[in-house]
Amino acid sequence: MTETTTDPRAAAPEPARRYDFAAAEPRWQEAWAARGCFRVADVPTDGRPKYYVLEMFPYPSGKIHMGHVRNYTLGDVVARYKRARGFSVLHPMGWDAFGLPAENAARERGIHPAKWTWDNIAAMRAELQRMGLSLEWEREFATCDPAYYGHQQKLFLDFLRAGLVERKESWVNWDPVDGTVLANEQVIDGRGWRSGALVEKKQLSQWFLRITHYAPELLDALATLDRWPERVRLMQANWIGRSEGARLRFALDRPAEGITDVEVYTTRPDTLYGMSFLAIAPEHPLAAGIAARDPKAAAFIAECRRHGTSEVAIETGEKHGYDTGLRVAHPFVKDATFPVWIANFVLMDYGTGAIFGCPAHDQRDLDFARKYALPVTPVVLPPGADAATFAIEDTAYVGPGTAFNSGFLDGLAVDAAKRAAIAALERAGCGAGEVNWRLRDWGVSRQRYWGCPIPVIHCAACGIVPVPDDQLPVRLPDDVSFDRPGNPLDHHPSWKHVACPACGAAARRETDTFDTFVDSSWYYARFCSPHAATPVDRAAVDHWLPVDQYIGGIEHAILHLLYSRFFARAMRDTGHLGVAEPFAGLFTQGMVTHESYRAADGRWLYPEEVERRPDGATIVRDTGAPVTVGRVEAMSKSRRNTVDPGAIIARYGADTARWFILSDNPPDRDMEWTESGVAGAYRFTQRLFRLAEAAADRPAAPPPASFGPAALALRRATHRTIASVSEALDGFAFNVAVARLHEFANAIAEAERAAATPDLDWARRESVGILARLVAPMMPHLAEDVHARLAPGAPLVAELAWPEADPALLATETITIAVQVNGKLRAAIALPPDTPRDPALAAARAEPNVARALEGQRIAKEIHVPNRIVNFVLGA
RNA sequence: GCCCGCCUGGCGGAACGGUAGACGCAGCGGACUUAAAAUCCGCAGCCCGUUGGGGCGUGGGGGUUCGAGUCCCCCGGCGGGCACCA
Repeated sequence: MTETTTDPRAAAPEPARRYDFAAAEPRWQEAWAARGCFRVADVPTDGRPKYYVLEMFPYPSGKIHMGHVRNYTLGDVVARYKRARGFSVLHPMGWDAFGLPAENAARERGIHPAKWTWDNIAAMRAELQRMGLSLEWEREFATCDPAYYGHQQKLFLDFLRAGLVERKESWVNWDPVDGTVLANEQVIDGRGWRSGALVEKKQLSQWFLRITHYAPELLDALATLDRWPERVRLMQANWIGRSEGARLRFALDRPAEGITDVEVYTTRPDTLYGMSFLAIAPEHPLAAGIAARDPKAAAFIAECRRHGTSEVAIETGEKHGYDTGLRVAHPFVKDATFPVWIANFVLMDYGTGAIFGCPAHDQRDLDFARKYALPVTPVVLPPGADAATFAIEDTAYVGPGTAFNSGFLDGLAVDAAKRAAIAALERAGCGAGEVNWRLRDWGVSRQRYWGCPIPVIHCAACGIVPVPDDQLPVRLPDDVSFDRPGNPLDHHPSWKHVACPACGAAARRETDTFDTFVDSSWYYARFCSPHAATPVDRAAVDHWLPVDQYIGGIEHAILHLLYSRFFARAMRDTGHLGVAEPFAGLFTQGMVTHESYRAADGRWLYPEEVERRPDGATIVRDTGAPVTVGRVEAMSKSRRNTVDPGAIIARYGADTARWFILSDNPPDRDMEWTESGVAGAYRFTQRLFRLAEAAADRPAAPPPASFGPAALALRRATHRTIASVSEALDGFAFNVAVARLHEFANAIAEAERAAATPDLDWARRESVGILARLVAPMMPHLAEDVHARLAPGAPLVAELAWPEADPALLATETITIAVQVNGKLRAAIALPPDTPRDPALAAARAEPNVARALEGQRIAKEIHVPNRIVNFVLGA
C-alpha cells in the first residue's frame, strides 16, 4: 500500500507529477547505508570535532509508538544538523531488553522471554529503519545479550572490590500467594495485581550500590550541568535532599528491651520547645522490642506491614499511631516528659527512623496530634503576629519568624534559633549538628528471571565469593519454567548449585538479578566501543564521552539520570572512564497525546474506528452510532487512543511523519497527534516537490552579473532563511524552523509567479537548492530527491556541508519602529537602521495619529530604544 | 501528601521586558473544473464604527516598570516524579 488514490481519473493522460515517497524513501535509505554516511570509528583520527547524540534506547515492547517516533526524530535532526556542521557524529541505537513484560508474556502466553524479546527487537528494528534515521546500526546491541551483560557483571565486581557495593536488609512489597516481590505499580489498593492477595511488607537481604557515597558530589556537580533543563536539576537536587539539622538522643523514662534512649534526626531543632510527642517507625528496633511483650503493639505493627512501601502510600494514607506507654525526657526542659508513639508515617529509611513531633510547625505532626488529641504549642511567631493571640488551627506554620514559648531561644530568628539549639545540645552532650541526605542507597536485587544475573556465589565457609573474571559472563539458563510462583532461577534444578570458587565446597549461586536500571546506567559508554572485549575501550570513551546531546522523556528526570551519573563516577573510580558526568546536554521531550473516543456502552474506540462528519458530529465509522469525544491525553493502550506509526509511515511516508511531529509544537511540550495535522504535513511535502520540479525546469546557468529587484528579494529571503533556520535548530526550536521553511516556500512560490528572467531563474534554482539542504535534517529523503533533481550526480545531501548565509544579503534597508503614547500603540514608522534619537522622535511626532494623541498634552518623558520603539509619556 | 512543570484566537503555537497572535491546522470567499478532488489566490483575535479609527484582550487577582505573555507575590486548573514499570 502506497498512495490512497484509487480513483481511475488520477491516472488520466497527463497525471500531475507527484512525489512517490514509497519508492524514494527505501532508495535513499539504501544509498546512505551503501555510502556508510553515518559510520564513525571507535577512536577517530580525522581531526573533526566530535558530537555524540543519544536518544534513550527503547524497551522492545513489540512495536514502536509515537513517543519513539518523536524521540528519535528529534535526535536525528540534531545528528544530521551537526554532521552538516562539520562534526563527526556518533549516533547509535540499541535495546533496553530486560524487564518484567517479557516475564509476564511467559506466564500469560507461554512464550520464552528470550524469544519474545528478540522477536520484538527484529520487528522494531525494521520499523525504526523505515523512519530513515541516521543511525549507525553497526553499533546496535541488546542488554539481554550475554555479550553486554557479561561486561556489566565485570563492572559490578569491580565496584564490589572498590567498596561501592553493600549487602543489607530492606523492606519490599511481598505477594504471599504469587511468592514474588511486587513493584509499587503492581500493588493496587493494597493487593497484588495478579493474585489479588493482600500485600505484606517483608524484609529481604539485598544487594545495594552505594550511591550515597557520592551524594555530595552528585549534588554539587548539578551546577556544572548548564545544558540540562533547570527543572531536572531542581528535581535531582530535591531528590538527593541535603538537609542541615541535628541528631539528638531522648532518654527513655525506663529502659525497654535494653534500649535506654531514642535517636532522632530533625531539621527543626529550633522547635524543640514545641514538642508534644516522639514517634518511631513501625520497623524501628525499639518498636520490635515493645511488640515482643505487648500484643497490641505487635498487632499495630502487623497492620502497618499491610500497607505499601511507596512514599505516596505512606504520605497520603491516614495517619495511625500506637501509644507505647513509654515516655522520654525533654533535653532542655527539666522534668518535662513526652509520650512515645509508633506511627505509620515515620520512615525507617530516612534519618534515624524516629522523629520528635512538633505539631504547630509540621503538617504531618499536626494531623497526627489532632487525631490523637495531643497538645499543639506554637513556638515560631510569624512576622507581625501577636504572641498573645497567635494560634494554630488546621494548618501548621512552616514559614519564617521568631522563637517564642521557647526558653533561651526566645526572640531568635529561625536560623539563629537552630544554631543556638544545636550549640546547646552539643554542650549538654545529647546531640550534635548533622548534615543528612534524603538519598538512599540503590537496591539492585530483583527476584526475577529476565535480568542480568548478579555474579556472586554464597559459600557456607567463605561467605560471599565473587565469580572469577574468567568465568564471566554468568549466563541465564534457557530451560526455565514459569508455571510456579516465585523466581524461576531459584527453582531451576541445577543452575544455582555450583562449587565455591575459593574452597571448592558445594555452594549456591546468587539467584537475584539486577534492577534493569543497572543495564541502562552505562549503555551510553558501551556504545563508544560496542565490540570491545572489556566493558569499554578506554581510548574510545575518552574520545566520545560525555554524550553531547541526550534526548528522552521527562519521566526519567530523576532515577535513570541519577543512576547513570552515579555509574559514571563509579566507573571513573574503578578506572573505566575519565569523566564523571555522562550527559553534557539533556533535552526532555513532551508526550504524544491524542483525543480519546468512547462508544455509548462505554467501550473505548480506536481513532481509526471513528469518523468526524462535516457537521461536526463524531460517529462510529461502521455503524453510525454516536461517539463521545473524550479528553486529549497521553496515548495508551487501555484508552485505545493510539496511532500506529507503521500505518502512518505506510500511508504518508516517514518524512511526513517526521515533519508533522516536529512542526506541531515545541518539542519539550506535550503534542497532540491529529489526522488533519499529518495531512497538512503531507501536503507540504508535495508542495515542496512541485516547487523543486518547477525550479529544475529552469535552465541551469552560471550566476548572472547582477540581480533585478525580484531576484534580489528572493535571494534575501533565501539567505535570511538560512540564518533563521540555523538559529532555530541551534535552539531546539524545531517548530520555528518549520515555520520559517513554510515562509520560505511561500516566498519561492511568489517568485514563481513573476515573469521568468535569467537572474530570477538563477535565484529560483539557488532558493530551491538551499531549501532542500535546510529541510534535510527533518525530511532527509525528500531533500535528497529534490537535490538530485537539481544537481544530478552530485554528492548526497547527507554528505554536504550546511549552507552559509551571505551577510550582504541579510542587511535590511528599513526597520519598522513602533510608536506608543503612554504605552499604547499609535503608529508604526519605517526608518533606516540605527536612526538616532532626534530624527526618530521627529518622525514619530510627524505621524498624524501620534500628533493627534499628543495635541495639547505635556510630554513628561520621551523613550527611544534604537531600532525598536518610541514612547511618549504624557505628564500629569 | 511532598517535589517539579505548564496555561496565548476555534485549535497547535510565534514573540532579546519594546507593534501580541509569525507559521500551520480547521474555517470562510474567490480562481481553475461540466462537476468534484487536487492546486492556486485572498480574508480572518473579540467588540464598536461606513471609513479614518477606537476599546478590550496572553487562566484569575495584585505588584514592579515609560512599557509585562515575558519579572515578583497570591489563587485556580492541568500534567510529570515519588525509589521494584521502563
